[in-house]
Amino acid sequence: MEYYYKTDCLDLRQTLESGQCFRWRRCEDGSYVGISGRDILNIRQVNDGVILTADSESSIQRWLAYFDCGTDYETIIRQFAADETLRLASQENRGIRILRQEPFETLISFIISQNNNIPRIIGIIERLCESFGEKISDKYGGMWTFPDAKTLAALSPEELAPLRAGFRVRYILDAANKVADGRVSLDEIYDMSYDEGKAYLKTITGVGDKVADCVLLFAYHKTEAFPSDVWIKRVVAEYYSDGLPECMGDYKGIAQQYLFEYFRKRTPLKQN
DNA sequence: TGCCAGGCCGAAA
DNA sequence: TTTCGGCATGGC
Repeated sequence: MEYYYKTDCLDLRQTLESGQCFRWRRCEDGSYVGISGRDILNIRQVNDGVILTADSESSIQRWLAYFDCGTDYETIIRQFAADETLRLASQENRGIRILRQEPFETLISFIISQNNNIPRIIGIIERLCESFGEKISDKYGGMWTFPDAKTLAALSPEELAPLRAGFRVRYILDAANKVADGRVSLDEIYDMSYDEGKAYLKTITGVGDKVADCVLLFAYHKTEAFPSDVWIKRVVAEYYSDGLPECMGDYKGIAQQYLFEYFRKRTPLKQN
């Protein structure tokens, strides 16, 4: 079924190719195909919004939550005009949204991302899903679920070797084992503060400040108390100190998202 | 060939 | 507490 979502604050390229997610593919017709849990979505941009195509009404609802459609971006961006930094940020990338991704997939994905580049990150995750996930559709060249923690925890380093993830295999297995046996409950993080969630995630080998921050932002919408000296803040500072340098490349989107989320929480919505 | 990538670990100082 | 070498792999 199709669902039309009207908004001028959701740009698919800006959002899905910004580096916060790794499993979306652009089709020849310009639409995007993605999977989250067992839900498959085709989404395409239209003049004043997007059109979602999924199997069921319940799936559509889950995708709307994934795209953070419960947040009034139009109003927030309008309010950003009062702040020069925010005005610039929202002017340049007003279509960026911070997705609400599945925590385990986000955790493993950003463990894989460390000391790595985006094309290779995507390749490793693709091999992970095709090797150990479940194929739930033949469409779009095949769609595989992201393997769950128990499945990954049962694997040996040798079995994960074909992923060519290198030293990160040890980290993937530690995360999978801790989630599978309950030493880490990803559900509990929803109720934690940023600081609690960060300390909790860092009990996993291979999760440091940066990986924890990405998981907390892209799965839980939790940001740190401003300011911080982790890498992403340095990016934001550089990004906005002397205009908007082109050289920031892939960092631009993530910096934008981070700043956006931070100020969104500080800017109370006006009551009608 | 050498360097680097969306870090982190662990040992040494 | 801070610093720094090492780490798998692949693209440039």
